[in-house]
Amino acid sequence: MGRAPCCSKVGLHRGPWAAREDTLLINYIKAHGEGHWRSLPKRAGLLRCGKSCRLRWMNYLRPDIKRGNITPDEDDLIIRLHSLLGNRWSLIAKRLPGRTDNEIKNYWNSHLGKRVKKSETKSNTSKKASSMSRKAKKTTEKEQKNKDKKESSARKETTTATTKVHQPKAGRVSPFSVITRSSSFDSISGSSSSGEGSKLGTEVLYFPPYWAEIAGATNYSGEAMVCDEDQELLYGLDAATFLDATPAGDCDMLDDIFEEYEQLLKGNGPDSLLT
DNA sequence: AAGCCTGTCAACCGCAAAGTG
DNA sequence: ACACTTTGCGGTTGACAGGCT
Repeated sequence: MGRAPCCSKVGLHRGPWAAREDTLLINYIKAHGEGHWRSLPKRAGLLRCGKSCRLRWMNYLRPDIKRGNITPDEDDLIIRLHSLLGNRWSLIAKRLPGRTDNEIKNYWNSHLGKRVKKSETKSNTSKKASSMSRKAKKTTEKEQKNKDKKESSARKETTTATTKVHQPKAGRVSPFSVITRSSSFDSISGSSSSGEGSKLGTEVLYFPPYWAEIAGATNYSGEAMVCDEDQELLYGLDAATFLDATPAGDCDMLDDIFEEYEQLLKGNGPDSLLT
């Protein structure tokens, strides 16, 4: 069972959030804004650790969260971005408005990962697999799972910087790229808990104003940031930063961005991102 | 019908970067 | 420059629902 708690959590609630806790958290953030997660639970009257509050807010309570029903477009984009970025879920999530890294990660692990793996191995093992009984298949899958686990932990120990782009690594992205989605509740209505904890009654899609600002080729301080003449600037950025710096939203635009980015990754010469 | 197995997903964890004094 | 705190990240766990034997 689980690991030891990271901090003293004696007397604190754990596990699924109750509707009342959600309400307390929402009301507090509505009144005081995000941040100061460590002290937030105490001030909000919650018996939770700050980390837990932050996670709950970021992944489920935020007003701009879009949950469930991942569209084929999003599906496709996730696969493509994953092929470029690896398990950098937060970066992938930033390309999908309203989606969270946790949701994408779960979706990948339960749907896409398998699908991708399947299609990769289909050509190699289709004959073998088709002749297997269901039971045998299950056993094999289980063994494969264990094998994967072992391999991944072994990889953990031995991996170095050989694969730069695909190497998953927990860490923040560059400051200029940070897009906080907290914004405000000002333009929201009806974003209240529907009495069933995580399931908010209405699906609220909220695009903060700064997205439009970014889409208009400006950065946070309003300075011109990305334009044709400034490609040099983009080419100097690393892969993650490039994606981070470009707006999410429109599908065609995303495709363009993706292709451009792909070219960057494949590119040769001093500017190549893989060198 | 009952028990087992598997898939899904919310929540937890430790780690590391960024921020602060 | 350093130590400490805060925040954000990806990996992992465990409860639960539903399907299968």
